[in-house]
Amino acid sequence: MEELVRPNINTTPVELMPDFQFALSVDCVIFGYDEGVLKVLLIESDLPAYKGQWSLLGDLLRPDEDLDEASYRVLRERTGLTDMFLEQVKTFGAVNRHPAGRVLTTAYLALVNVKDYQLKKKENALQWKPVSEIQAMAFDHRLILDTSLTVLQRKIQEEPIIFNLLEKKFSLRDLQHVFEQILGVEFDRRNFRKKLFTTGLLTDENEMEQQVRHRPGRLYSFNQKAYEQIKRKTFVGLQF
Amino acid sequence: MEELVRPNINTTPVELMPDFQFALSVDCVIFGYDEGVLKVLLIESDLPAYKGQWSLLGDLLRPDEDLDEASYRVLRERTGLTDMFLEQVKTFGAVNRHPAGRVLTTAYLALVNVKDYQLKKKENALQWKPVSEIQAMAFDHRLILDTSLTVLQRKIQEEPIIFNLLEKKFSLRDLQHVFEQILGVEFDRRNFRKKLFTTGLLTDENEMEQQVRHRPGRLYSFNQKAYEQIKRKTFVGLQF
DNA sequence: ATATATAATGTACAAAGTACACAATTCAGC
DNA sequence: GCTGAATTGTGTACTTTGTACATTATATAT
Repeated sequence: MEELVRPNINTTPVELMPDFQFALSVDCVIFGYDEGVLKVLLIESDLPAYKGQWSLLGDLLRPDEDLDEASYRVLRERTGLTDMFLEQVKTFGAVNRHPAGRVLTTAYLALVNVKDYQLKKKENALQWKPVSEIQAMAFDHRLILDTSLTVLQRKIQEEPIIFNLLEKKFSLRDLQHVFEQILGVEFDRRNFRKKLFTTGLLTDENEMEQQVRHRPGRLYSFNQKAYEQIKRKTFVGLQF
Repeated sequence: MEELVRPNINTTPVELMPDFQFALSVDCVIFGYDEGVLKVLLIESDLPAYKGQWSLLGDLLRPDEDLDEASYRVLRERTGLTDMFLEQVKTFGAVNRHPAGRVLTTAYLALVNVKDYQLKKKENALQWKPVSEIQAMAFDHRLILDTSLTVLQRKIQEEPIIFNLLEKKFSLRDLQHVFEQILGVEFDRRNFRKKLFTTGLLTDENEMEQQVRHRPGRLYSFNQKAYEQIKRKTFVGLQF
């Protein structure tokens, strides 16, 4: 227990370690839902160690920006989008995770509407890859992706963030299908409708789907205001 | 969109920025439950900027250790405990969060049994402070504490981690009271018992409380094996 | 012996989740 | 304009879970 007298970074002045050079980056796990499939936006790596492998979109943290800002900047620079769901997932800090030296990275989870993105100019090296088809990735990015996917699975059950993946107006079939894609389960269509309607979070847009080769469904939108009301009554219950 | 051609940290070699010196620390939010009150282990700051204010226990990340290891080391050095619930919460990276310069910190949430801790040698500057009585804190530690408490509130409803705050054998009254302290709600005692029994996670130890000035209650322990069985059947449901 | 504090238990009702079938609408192809 | 294919839209019976609530029993302190 002799270590109990060690100085604490929070109680004594920080001694910087000039010989200990490390870097901090952000990496964005950008999910999109496209043609019935959950995809993630990846870039092909040019680093010799990972030539041809897929990696997440990231960049080094800059001296004058908040960590959250850095992730927002990467999103904006890469997709042209400026208003998306973006939330920190976790920081990955294994000693040997990057070949260039000690580089820690903070992963961010982003949900975007692929249709919005497709209107922008594309880079060839960027691709929307179906999550289910991704094999090996560069660095520890497979671990980061898996972790982020697990977080996504949890969060879509707790908060209505899934609407960020859809267009403003969507059919109940689309909504159910995104849930099923991400969670890997199937819901009964009738019970799903009942459940969603009773949440009171859907606004009936009084419009129908276009250009489908079957009876068109009604279109709905997410009612943000209704959610603001509901979420104040914090739900408490044990569910393990 | 000219920025689309910027090099990516994951696709081109990292250019270290020698003039950009920053530090990374870990800070531990160590929760304990003592005499019916939720407490957190804090240390008084000696830094001029925060003289006399309370701060979390932290330290700088070392060159040769994983980020998770650093948090574990802080816990061990400060409490003498080596086997506790410890999980990363979030990284805080606002530009001006630390007066010594650019210091980012990764917060970890720890749950310990205060009784175990009390057997160890104490430092005077360390104190278990009731969470409800904490006012201002040094740095952005109040934000970190609040964030960690919110995460704790969510997690105890989703996973049976609350047992880490109790002794191996506990009464249902203690268990209910910890829940109520952390969540800030009250449960009906009979319904609480029913709910907990039906989870199948409690082992009846066939012992009674000692030295209470009322009818003693039975003691139970957390059945880890039963939980391993249950948790494979991943629960899926929408609850927003 | 009595007061105090809390343990232990069960039932009726309400709410939410689950399983399940049939008629209606649109388009495509003939 | 008829038919088939695909999918929408709806309702009910049953099961499970959650909630509200009162009485007797057992230990300690005095």
